[in-house]
Amino acid sequence: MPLYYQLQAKIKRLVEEGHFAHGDRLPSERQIAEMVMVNRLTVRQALMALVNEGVLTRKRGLGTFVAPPKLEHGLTKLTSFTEDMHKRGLKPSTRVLSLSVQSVEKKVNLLLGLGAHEDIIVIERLRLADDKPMAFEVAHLPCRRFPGFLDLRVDLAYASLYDTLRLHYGIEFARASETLEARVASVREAELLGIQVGLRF
Amino acid sequence: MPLYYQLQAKIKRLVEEGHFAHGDRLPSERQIAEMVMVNRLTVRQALMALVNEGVLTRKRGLGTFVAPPKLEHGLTKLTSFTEDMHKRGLKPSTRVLSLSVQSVEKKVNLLLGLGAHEDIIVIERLRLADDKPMAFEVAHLPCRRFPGFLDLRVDLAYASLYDTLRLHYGIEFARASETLEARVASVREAELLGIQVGLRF
DNA sequence: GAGTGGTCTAGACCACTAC
DNA sequence: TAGTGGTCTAGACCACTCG
Repeated sequence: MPLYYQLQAKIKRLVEEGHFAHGDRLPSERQIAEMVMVNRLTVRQALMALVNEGVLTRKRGLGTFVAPPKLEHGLTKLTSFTEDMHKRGLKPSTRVLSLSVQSVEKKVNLLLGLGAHEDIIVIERLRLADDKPMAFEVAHLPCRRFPGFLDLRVDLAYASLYDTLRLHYGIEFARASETLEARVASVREAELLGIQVGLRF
Repeated sequence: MPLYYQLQAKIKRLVEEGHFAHGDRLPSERQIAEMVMVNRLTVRQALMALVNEGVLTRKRGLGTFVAPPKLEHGLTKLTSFTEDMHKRGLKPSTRVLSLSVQSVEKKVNLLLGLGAHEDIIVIERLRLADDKPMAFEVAHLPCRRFPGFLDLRVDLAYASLYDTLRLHYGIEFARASETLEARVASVREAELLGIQVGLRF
């Protein structure tokens, strides 16, 4: 087993076990080389591999740092975006793009088990982590179930939607059905998320 | 501009301009180093970067080779899988998994503009490039439109489906509507294509 | 056995960042 | 000015593939 690979695995384990917090600076290449009694290039090879893996980042003149943990969604627990990001050590924020009442939109109404002609509240929010756009959310609420929702004048940029529903309407979430959809980004979505429109091959 | 980067760009250009065919062997690291009058490690750095880009591949004891061109689908022209692969210098082959007549399958019938109770020929084929599974195709043909299709006993592992329809039924393809779908692989599809079932995070 | 890529060493200079 | 990562050199031994 190559030296650089052993070193790579060792450092990775240290990071994953939490010996370094996200953003922490590692010892310099030269220091590590001296500590482990190997050549600097060998250390470098290990560090480079971890940079490629996304475990570390490095900046010339500054040092090598533990990268923020990758974004993963467990698909098992029902957590709010805000909780999620906090757990990852990222600063979550929200931009409310629109908050409106719309009349019948058939498909959504069917999904919510409503009649054909009911009104719904549509909330469009852009979710950010450390000010980088992460997700574009659209929430649909039946007006009938949440009377006076708009009059509450809750600022959904700061208040949790889950919390608001619980506080004002006594809603407790027991189950949730999450839907994942992989599709091509529309122009608007791409602009919001800062990604590329369409298919990448 | 770093030496290794200049070298990397130079080699990449040579490959892209067709000075090397796909599969060709490049000069060895030591040879290149001598030719360009730089250290072997510098050459190595350039080659490694190109391997990461997918331009080259390398095998210990053998040498460095031009990688097969990346698979891209233009989404513009109507070409058969066989033509596609030939153009890429890959050896296309086909394995016919099943060839059957099935009765009403509603959704497909609707797509083909058929009545509710018509029979269809279902052809399932696994497409390979250089013996590596590339695609899983299911073709549906209305029996009414192609009478005696099964009696033709055409071996679709070797004959083009497009050609067969043209030859025996005088069909000329003018337009096609291609549907791309991104979704999670089923167990069966995953086995056929040699990929992982389900979502990867 | 000859040639290939894979690993490793000991040393050097550079560009960049902080203090 | 001191320390960092980024680049480069000249050499060495290894594991692997081929004829």
